Amino acid sequence: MDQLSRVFGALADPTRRDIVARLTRADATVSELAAPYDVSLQAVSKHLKVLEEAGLVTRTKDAQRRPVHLEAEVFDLVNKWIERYQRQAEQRYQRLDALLDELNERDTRNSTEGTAS
Amino acid sequence: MDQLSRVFGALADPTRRDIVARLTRADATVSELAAPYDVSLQAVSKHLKVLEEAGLVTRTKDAQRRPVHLEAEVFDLVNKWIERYQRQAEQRYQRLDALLDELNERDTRNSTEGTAS
DNA sequence: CTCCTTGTAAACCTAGTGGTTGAATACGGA
DNA sequence: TCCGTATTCAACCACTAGGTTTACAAGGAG
Repeated sequence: MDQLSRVFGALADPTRRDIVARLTRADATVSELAAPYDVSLQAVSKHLKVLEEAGLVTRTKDAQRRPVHLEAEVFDLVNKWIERYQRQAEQRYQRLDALLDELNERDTRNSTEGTAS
Repeated sequence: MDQLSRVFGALADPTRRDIVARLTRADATVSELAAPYDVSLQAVSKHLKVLEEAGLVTRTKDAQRRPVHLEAEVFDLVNKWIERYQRQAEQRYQRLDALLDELNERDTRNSTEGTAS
């Protein structure tokens, strides 16, 4: 599995997106992160593993604590992917617009010629 | 399930990402889309259903054909989500940098005082 | 040293996903 | 009308995902 799939997959879960959102404000330990949710600590630990495998967070050591830190650069990967295809789609519309304009103009010329002759 | 989850989930699959990529170039029918892949037509039809439920594509009717069209605006949803937290993370770093600068300056002043006295 | 806190690992369950095949539907062309 | 093409629906299967519980490891505090 490639990283992009892992990143998209990680962000497909609302709990994980919320964790990411909270980590933008400050690093946090596993129990701190788990507190607001109605699931076990273990479940949150698993979510963090998924985020870690996607490269979205890193876990360091501080005695028994495992402070979790967001690696925001990974967002660039997603941005790059989306931007690329968004740009292509836009260009496609521009080409279509140009084509329609051209046809329109040709049409106008034809009807003008029609009325003129 | 919210749309953002569906969009991220849809893009978590490489085949679906590839379909999206190809649709940025031109609309296509189900069989056209299925051709390059080593899976059944039915499997691709399912992928398209997932993309449709995420709002990433629409399927219209042309006799027996079902031309698939990309709805690129949905990308904005993802962009917005990412941008928001990316910006927050950056601001956090800037605050951290400011704090470090301040500490550094105070330190420098202290050692200057130390050597001066 | 023992206990409490923090976190991971392992085993398990259920529901969902991505794939298959076979049948059903819808439509244009001979 | 009957046939072929394009596509979806339905049933099934193997595997994954997110959750649980129980057990374990690691490190400070008493």
